[in-house]
Amino acid sequence: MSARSGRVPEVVVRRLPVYLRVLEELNETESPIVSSQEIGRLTGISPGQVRKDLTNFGVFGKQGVGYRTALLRRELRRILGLDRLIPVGLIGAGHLGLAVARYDQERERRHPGGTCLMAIFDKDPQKIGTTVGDLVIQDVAKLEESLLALGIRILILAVPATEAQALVDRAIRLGVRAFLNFAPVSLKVPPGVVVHTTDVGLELEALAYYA
Amino acid sequence: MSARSGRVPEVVVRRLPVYLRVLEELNETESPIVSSQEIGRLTGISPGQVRKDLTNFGVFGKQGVGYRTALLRRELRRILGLDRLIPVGLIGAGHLGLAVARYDQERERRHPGGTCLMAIFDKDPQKIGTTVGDLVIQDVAKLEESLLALGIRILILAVPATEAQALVDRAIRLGVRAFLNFAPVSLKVPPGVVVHTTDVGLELEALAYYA
DNA sequence: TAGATTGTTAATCGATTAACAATC
DNA sequence: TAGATTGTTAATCGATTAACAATC
Repeated sequence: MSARSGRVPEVVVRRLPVYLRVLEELNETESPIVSSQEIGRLTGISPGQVRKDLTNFGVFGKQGVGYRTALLRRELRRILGLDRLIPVGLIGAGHLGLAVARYDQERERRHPGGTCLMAIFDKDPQKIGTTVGDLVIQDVAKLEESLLALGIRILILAVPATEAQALVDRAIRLGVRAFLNFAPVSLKVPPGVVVHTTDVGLELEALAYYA
Repeated sequence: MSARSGRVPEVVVRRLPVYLRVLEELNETESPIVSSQEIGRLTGISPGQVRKDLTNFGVFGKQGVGYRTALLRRELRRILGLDRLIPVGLIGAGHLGLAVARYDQERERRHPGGTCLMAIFDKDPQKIGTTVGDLVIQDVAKLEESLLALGIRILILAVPATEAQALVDRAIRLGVRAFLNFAPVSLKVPPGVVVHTTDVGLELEALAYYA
C-alpha cells in the first residue's frame, strides 16, 4: 500500500467509489438532485466529509440546492478515470482467482464501463487454454507481450505468496502501476506504484480480537 | 467497519497480525531475539510504531536487547485471542465462498490454532449436503441452531448484496460480533459489532484513479 | 425574501514520528 | 563499562468535525 506522489490523500480516493455506488443506485427520476446529507445517510459518511472530499476535485454543487445526481455521477466517473475503458489483468486461476474473475465478470455485466477484465494468466498447462466466461486462460510466460498488447493498467494477483513479488516486478517493468493483491505477503514497490492487499488470514486474525 | 468501545485504535489491532506473521516466519534458532528495527524492516512499519503499538498491551521487551521471539509471538497470539480456538462460520457457497473456504482450510493446515472454519451455509438445495474439505454444507435455515451449537464467533459473508444485511441481523441476535463481509454493500450494525468489508469492485474503482 | 445547502475556514481530534531517559 | 534498544513523552503531522459566510 504505497502512497502516491499526488496531493489527494488515499483515504479520500477510497471513498469516491463509495459515493459513486450510491449515485448509481439512486433513481434518476425520483432523485434528480441529491444533498451531501442524503449521500451521508446512504454511505454512513458525514455530510461535511462528503463535501470536503468533493472539493478536492472541483465545485460540483449548487448552494441551497445540492448536487445534480447525473452530473455528480458523471464527474466521479471522470475523476476516477472510469469514463474510459481500463483494461484489467488477473494472474492465478486457482479457486480464488476464478472466483474473482467470475465475480468481476458479473459486476461488469451489471455496470458496464470502466474497469474490464481482459486477460487471465496461469502457469499450469492443464489450465492454459480453458475458458472463464469469454476469456481464455493464457500462459503466464506470455505475460509481457499480452500486457502490452492489451494495455493492461491494473493487475490482480491471486497467486501463492512465494510468486507474487516476482510477478509484480515483471509487471512494473511494463508500466503497470496499480495492483490488487490477494497473496498473503506484503509487496515491495517503488514510489508511484499502488498496491491494495486483501488478506483473508490477516482479516480473520484482526477480527479475532473483537470476537 | 464500526469502531469498538475499547481503548485500542482499530488501526493498531490491524497491525498486530502483521507483526505476528513475521514472528511466525522467523526461525527460532537463528533469531531467538528480535528488535523493533528488524520487525520494522520485515513489515515496512517504522520501529517506533512497532514499539508504540506493543506498549498498548504491556511490556514485552528488554531494553538494550530486544524482544524474545517466542515470547512476543505467544503474547501476540494471546492478545488477539488466537491462543484459543475461535470457531468461524461462512455463509454462501458460491464461487467466492468456496474459494475463501478452501483458502482458509489451507491456511489452517499450515498454521493450526486460532480461527477455525467450522461451518458452511447455503440456501441452495443442490449445494446443501455436499462437502468442502471435511465440512458439509448446511441449510442456512438452520443458521441459528448451528451457530449456537458450534459457538461461532466470527462470520464470513459471501452472499449477494441483497441478502447480507438480513443475515448479519440474525447472527447479531445470536451474539456474533465480528463479520468479514465480501458482499458489495455497507452493513449497518450496532456499536460493539465490527464488520470488515472487502469489496473487489470498490477496490478496482479506487485503483483506477492511479492506473 | 426566507430557507436551505454548499464551499471553505478554523478548531478539534487522533495518529505518527522524533527524541531521549531508562536500563539491560 | 560501553553500546544498544526499549518504553515513553513531546512534537509533528494529517484527517475529521464544527461552524458559518456565501449564495442559490
